[in-house]
Amino acid sequence: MSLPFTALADPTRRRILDLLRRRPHLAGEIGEALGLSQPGASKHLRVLREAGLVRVRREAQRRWYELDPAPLAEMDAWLAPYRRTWRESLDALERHLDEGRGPEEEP
Amino acid sequence: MSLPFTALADPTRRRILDLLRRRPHLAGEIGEALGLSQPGASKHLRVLREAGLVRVRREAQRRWYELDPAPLAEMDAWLAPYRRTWRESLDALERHLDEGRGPEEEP
DNA sequence: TAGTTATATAACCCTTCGGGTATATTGAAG
DNA sequence: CTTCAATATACCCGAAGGGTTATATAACTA
Repeated sequence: MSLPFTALADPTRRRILDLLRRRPHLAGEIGEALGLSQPGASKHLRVLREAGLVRVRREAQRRWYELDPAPLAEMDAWLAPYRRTWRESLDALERHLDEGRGPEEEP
Repeated sequence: MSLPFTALADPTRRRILDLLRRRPHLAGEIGEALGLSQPGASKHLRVLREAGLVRVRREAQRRWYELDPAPLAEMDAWLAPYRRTWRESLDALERHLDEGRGPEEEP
């Protein structure tokens, strides 16, 4: 359960997922799109693979990487009980706004 | 935007948030509940503070830590566009199941 | 077969991280 | 003012993380 969280801790890997959300990409495309060295891209992709966040399809020497959203669904499940919490915060904010003026910038 | 992701990469810190989701806790309570040394707990709490995930209220020498869910809402926003993706996967799975038998354990 | 393309792995550096112990800080209590 | 309580910070350690260069692997191409 922990691997997806650690994989997403790195911003470059989140950008990779953002790419893969649109369509599958070749390993090389990803590296180029993000300005990474070839081994750099390869290592990030390995981390994402081991976290189950991407799948690979081989085509000759090429590797097509595509998103596997299952671990993201798990993370969403972890977040779920907190959703109540911030909804309550938003509701409180709205109530406060309804009372006349915003919560900041009091004279 | 990145700090909450890195803060949540550590399982101990996720457990701390799970505690704070129920009610505010004293720093000492958190350490004891998770079997941490006192400085260990303090350092994790600092990371959560700097990520904006917790707020502190001072009461004499005590420190009450409470959840601030705002950064979690940001993470949820990051996840949102992926939600479509895994819904599609689930739909595909359901369609497959409807076709007769499950997707695994074919003879 | 030799050469080229696409990707992965190995080896190395340097920084960060999580954990622990020792010490500083702050407020309360006597 | 000294002592105690609760928490934070400093420092040290070994492990892990991300980046780089060099090398290995695998498949197509001439």
